Amino acid sequence: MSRADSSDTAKGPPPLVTTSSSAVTKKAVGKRKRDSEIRLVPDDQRIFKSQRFYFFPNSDKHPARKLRIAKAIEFGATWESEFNESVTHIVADKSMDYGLLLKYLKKDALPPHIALVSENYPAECITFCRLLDPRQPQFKVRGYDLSAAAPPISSASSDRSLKLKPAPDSVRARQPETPVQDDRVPESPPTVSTEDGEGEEDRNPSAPPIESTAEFDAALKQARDLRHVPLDMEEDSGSRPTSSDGPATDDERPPAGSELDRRKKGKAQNYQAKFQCMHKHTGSDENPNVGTIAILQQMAEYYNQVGDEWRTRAYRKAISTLRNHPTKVWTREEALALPQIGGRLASKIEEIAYTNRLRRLDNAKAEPQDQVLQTFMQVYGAGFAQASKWVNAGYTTLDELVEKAELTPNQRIGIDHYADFNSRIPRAEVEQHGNAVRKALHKIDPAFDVIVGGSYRRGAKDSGDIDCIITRPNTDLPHIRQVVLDQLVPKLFAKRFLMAELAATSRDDGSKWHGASCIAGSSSSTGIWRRIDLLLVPSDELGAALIYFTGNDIFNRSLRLLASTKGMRLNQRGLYKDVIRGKGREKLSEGTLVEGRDEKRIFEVLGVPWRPPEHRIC
DNA sequence: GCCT
DNA sequence: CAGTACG
DNA sequence: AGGCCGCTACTG
Repeated sequence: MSRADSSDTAKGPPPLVTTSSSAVTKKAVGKRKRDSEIRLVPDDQRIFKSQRFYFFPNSDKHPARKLRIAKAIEFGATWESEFNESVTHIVADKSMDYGLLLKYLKKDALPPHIALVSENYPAECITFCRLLDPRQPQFKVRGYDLSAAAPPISSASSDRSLKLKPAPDSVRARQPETPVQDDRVPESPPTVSTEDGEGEEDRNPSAPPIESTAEFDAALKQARDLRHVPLDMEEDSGSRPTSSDGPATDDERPPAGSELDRRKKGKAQNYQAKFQCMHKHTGSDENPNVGTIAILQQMAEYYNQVGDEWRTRAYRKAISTLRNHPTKVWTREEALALPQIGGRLASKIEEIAYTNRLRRLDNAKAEPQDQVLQTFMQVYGAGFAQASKWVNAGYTTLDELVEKAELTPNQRIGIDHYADFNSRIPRAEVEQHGNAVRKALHKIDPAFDVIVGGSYRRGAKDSGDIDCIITRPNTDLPHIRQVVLDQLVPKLFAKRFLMAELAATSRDDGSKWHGASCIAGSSSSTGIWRRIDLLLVPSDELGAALIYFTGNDIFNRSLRLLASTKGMRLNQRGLYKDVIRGKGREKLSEGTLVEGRDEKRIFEVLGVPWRPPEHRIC
């Protein structure tokens, strides 16, 4: 937590931005509870340096706008408290239009050197780490005709408007490398503008949303009010009935009705919506939050490797939520409205959205000890506890473990085939392993079935291991187990398909077998040991087993948690009802079996719309 | 971490 | 029993 | 404040 902060803040109070904005800045920032001050990013990242922003409306009362202002200042902008000729950019709320701005400024036209941009401009610039061309269509403000406003501006002189009002020369001279070259960005930023719901209004200027009327009226009222009030007073007038921001709040929300929809729906449905198993996986379409998700994923991995399973889970759930959210989440408030995202994660999401990185993560990654722990934890048979012991014992490499540490047989195999077990298995090879098992089994008894589950059944292009469900019509577990243990496994070992046994079911009890398998031959995968799991399933438990072995894990847990809230329980053997639970959800009675055989029926009874395996990715 |  | 692994 | 999946299954 020392790096990024130190450059600017270590030796004193946060730097003041400018005389004109410092007062309001401090005031604005003072209201924030948690992140209590604006901290400038390191000098070389201040893409807005020497730029002077005027917002419309120019108050930070609205949370989302306040955030935009704060972020702009963090990245070097000066916030002009009142409009003047030195302003380089006017950042207008998306509910505003050019006509309203002119009316408020009491002007007939905007000076050509001033760039009028929509509210998403600062964030986009920050995302791309440079000043973007204000004339890009996604920054267009309603009613502002670019061709008319900046008439014969051709590429050569296009960016001059930004230079017209540079900050003091001294500042500019010190940063010749500042990337103000708009021409380098001919193509608009890839995905954001089209996927960002906020851009919708620009595409439908003829049909402005109904809600904008409220904001429009509010802005007019605010404009009238401000005409008689010194601008600096605005922020102080907390006593003033803030009619403008109250009802207008909803307007600034992304247009998507997700939250609104949830509000309208019945209470029960709203409640169920919190379970990830209720939402189908929309991952096939590119998600606007991919960047945020990537960072959060790394955070989840970090917490996983430091043994914080609950934070890890929280991050994973939040990721799942973001993955299914149709629009890019920019602000804390926006994120907070989503399920499984609370205040802390919402703040992080905001930081990531605006900066594409998370300081917290940069720090965490730097710890070299974690790298070793991470390595050790990927050894089959070693978890957090064992890996921590090894780290504390001073071991730093796998070779060292083999030499000096006491290893269980499984851990030894895990180390010897560390690379094998941690490499992905192409879908075609998963199929080969499944076929090998099926072929051998059919030779024993053609009535047996082998179903490859896991990520393969979910349609994955590659998998981490091979999951085989072994079952047989009208057959109980003991018989299946006997055939597998007495005939199948020995046979597959003899064929040198199975190479190791990592966890075997006992002869008179149990249902799963873990080991390693290997395809002989001349393919590229020859000699690579793969983790293979066999699940022995009696025919009347096949449905529940399919759910279990298909996953994914988050989906399963969500489903099981949902069952428990409905007085039922779900495990790999079946769905049970009338379960009596004590304190917490402690189970006091078995309940009665509802369904175990039919996968779809289990979904039905739980009230979850059927989802094929490929849609069970949470 | 989030939620009740 | 704790630890690990499985989805 | 306390739960967060499974009275999962297997190992040592």
